Amino acid sequence: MNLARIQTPLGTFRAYFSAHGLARLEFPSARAASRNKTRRLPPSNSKTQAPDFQPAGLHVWQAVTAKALGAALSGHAPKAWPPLDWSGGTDFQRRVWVALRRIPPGQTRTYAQLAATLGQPRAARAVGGACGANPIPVLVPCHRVTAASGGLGGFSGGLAWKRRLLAIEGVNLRRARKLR
DNA sequence: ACTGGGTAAACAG
DNA sequence: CTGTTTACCCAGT
Repeated sequence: MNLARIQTPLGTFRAYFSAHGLARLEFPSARAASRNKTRRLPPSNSKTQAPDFQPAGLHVWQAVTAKALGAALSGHAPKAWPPLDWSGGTDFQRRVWVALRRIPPGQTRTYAQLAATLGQPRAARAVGGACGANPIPVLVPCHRVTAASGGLGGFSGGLAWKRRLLAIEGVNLRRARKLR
């Protein structure tokens, strides 16, 4: 895995690139959190990691990722994306992550709505699990998925980040709940 | 506001 | 294969 630090107004994110693209994005201070708590977020196939690879477009990927992250943190949809390496996910998880990317900034969906768009209206709970396993938060906007009850649901990076990201996009949680 | 039953998927053993 | 654990949902109190 190839690490890049991305400075933003909200802190330094860490982006990990495999030979196939962006594989993981960590919030600032996710390091300390992952040391203390037994956060088993990454699909970390520490065994299958290639020793020394240097993807041809790595620097371009890093620049594109930094720009995309900057846009996302300003509440805009990125104009360009790096390739995403989702090889660690199951088929179901990848379907959920694809669906996540079709939710525009400023909008939210419930876990049940997302499940319905996948043609599995009863899989709300499983969708929650897949969101929690999303290795690329912010860019793959799992923060736009909330509980149907009006609650926030959960967030792998901590609920404070979820609230923050939604606030940046202008989502008023109280109003979003009412409109439902 | 709270509860219980239903549910899909991942995971440990 | 069975049992356990979820970032859930909904119809009942």
